[in-house]
Amino acid sequence: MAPSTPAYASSAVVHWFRRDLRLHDNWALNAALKSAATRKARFLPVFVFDSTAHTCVNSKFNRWRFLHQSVEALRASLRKTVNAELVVLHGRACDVLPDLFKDAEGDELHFEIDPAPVGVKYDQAVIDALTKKGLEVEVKKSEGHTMYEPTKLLLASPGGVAPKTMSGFIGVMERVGNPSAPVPLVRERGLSHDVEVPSFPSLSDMGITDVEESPIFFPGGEEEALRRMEEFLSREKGRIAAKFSKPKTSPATFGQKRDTTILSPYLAHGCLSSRTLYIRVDQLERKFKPNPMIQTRLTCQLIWREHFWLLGRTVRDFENEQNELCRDIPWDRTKEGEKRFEAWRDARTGYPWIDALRTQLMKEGFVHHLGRHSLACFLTRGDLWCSWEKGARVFDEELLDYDFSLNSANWMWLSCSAFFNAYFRCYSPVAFGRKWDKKGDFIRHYLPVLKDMPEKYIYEPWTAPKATQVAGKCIIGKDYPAPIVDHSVVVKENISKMRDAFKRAAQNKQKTGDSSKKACTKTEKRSRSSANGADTKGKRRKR
DNA sequence: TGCAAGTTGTAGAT
DNA sequence: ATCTACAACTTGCA
Repeated sequence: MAPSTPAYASSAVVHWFRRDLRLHDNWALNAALKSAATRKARFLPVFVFDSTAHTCVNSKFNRWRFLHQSVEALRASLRKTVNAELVVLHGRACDVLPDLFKDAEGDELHFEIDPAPVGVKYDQAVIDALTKKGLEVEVKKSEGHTMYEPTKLLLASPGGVAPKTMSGFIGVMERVGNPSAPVPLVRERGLSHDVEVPSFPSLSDMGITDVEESPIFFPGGEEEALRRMEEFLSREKGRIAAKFSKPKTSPATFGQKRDTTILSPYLAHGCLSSRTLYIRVDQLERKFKPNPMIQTRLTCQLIWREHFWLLGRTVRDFENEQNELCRDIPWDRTKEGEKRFEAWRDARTGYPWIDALRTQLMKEGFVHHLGRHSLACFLTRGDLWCSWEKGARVFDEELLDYDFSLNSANWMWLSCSAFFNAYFRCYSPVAFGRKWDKKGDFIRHYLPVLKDMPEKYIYEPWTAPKATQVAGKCIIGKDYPAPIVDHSVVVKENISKMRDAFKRAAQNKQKTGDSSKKACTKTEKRSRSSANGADTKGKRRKR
């Protein structure tokens, strides 16, 4: 089924496209183009559809389609711009890439690294495969998925350790300054293009099919990414971008009308360079009076991304509950818990706001950031008390913009496992949505069964009188589920469970501090004093 | 050791 | 529209 890899006679400079599906601001690609021209070697741009890659292994149809579109777009722009034909392969990268080399002198493999720990392992598997075949290929890696190399950020971090708070990380950013300016594409002439390449595999060739045709709101590709960026940055001549404040954007928008950029799928696939976007937005924030809240600015959205990626690269087991940042929380692992998780997963919790958000994700692969907050809080600490790992896995499967570190970090945040501590601040599955969308248009759009429910009951249809349910053609418990939990009850229980978990975590910290070493280290002193500090505060309050 | 701050809650009162 | 109680956490810095 997989087309055989073509073999080439002369020495080859291969640029392996991974999560850098663009020509603009692409350091790795530029290095390959330059080298090919200097050495008069054959320039081979390559992409491998590999269902075992960590970005693909759990991916459902929508992200596969986005990826496929992005690769198709890349092939077209490579033809047009550097007159090179993209070699598109299907299979495991470590199996198919070595076949591109014929052991000629001067063979090179260039790529932009995938910074996820699993991505790094994947690189190594390719390098190992080359060695195993006795191929002497010079491997040249570049950074580019994030704005900075991690070492640069760690050097500017207190104690050489990535800060755990945003304010700490903003300090690091101030020390390192703006990211490098975007680099223009190296346009080399005389690159060979008369190569036989295997045919471009379709999604169905690769066995990837959709259950039902899902709408395309965000087609993949660099051109579309740049178009979207320019469109957003030109709104009110740049004032919208400069004054952007994340918490003031609505999670209840859908269809063509959105008030966030929706550039994340393009950043995740590298159709858009994060450095390019940052520099462009920064210019506008300097030009106009920007949003005074630095943490909610548009540039800071990229700083969050950078912060979480740095943590994702430096903290072991970042994607699971066992990592050192995660508080030990006794999530529900019973059969009943699994059933509640399934109800969340299948959009039948009985809370229309939650089920509508979940449906949006399932169908379109994108949900507004605050909508993700609602979904994540409901599944974990707010209502269902299920582990964040389960939710993170669903997001991994369905989000167009799935990015290893960002997904784990945000789930840890929302579940109060790490970073965020105000566990008593819970999103209401009723009030939060209503704040943005009083009439419930969002719910009516994604859950047509509720489209005739009166405004008064749209967020809590189970409170509608029977006659209203009949008139609205939606009987609760028959046409639409009754709520699986009573939010007002479980939220109180969960806050108290979380309080206990926090107390236990603080105690454990103290205990391990006492037993681990004979001498009292700085860290122990700190943890002890903070625990004592919390106690005295509590006493003072009671007085 | 103490204190300020923490991207984005809710419900009810004014 | 703005304020307050809710119940009170952790981290970072002086």
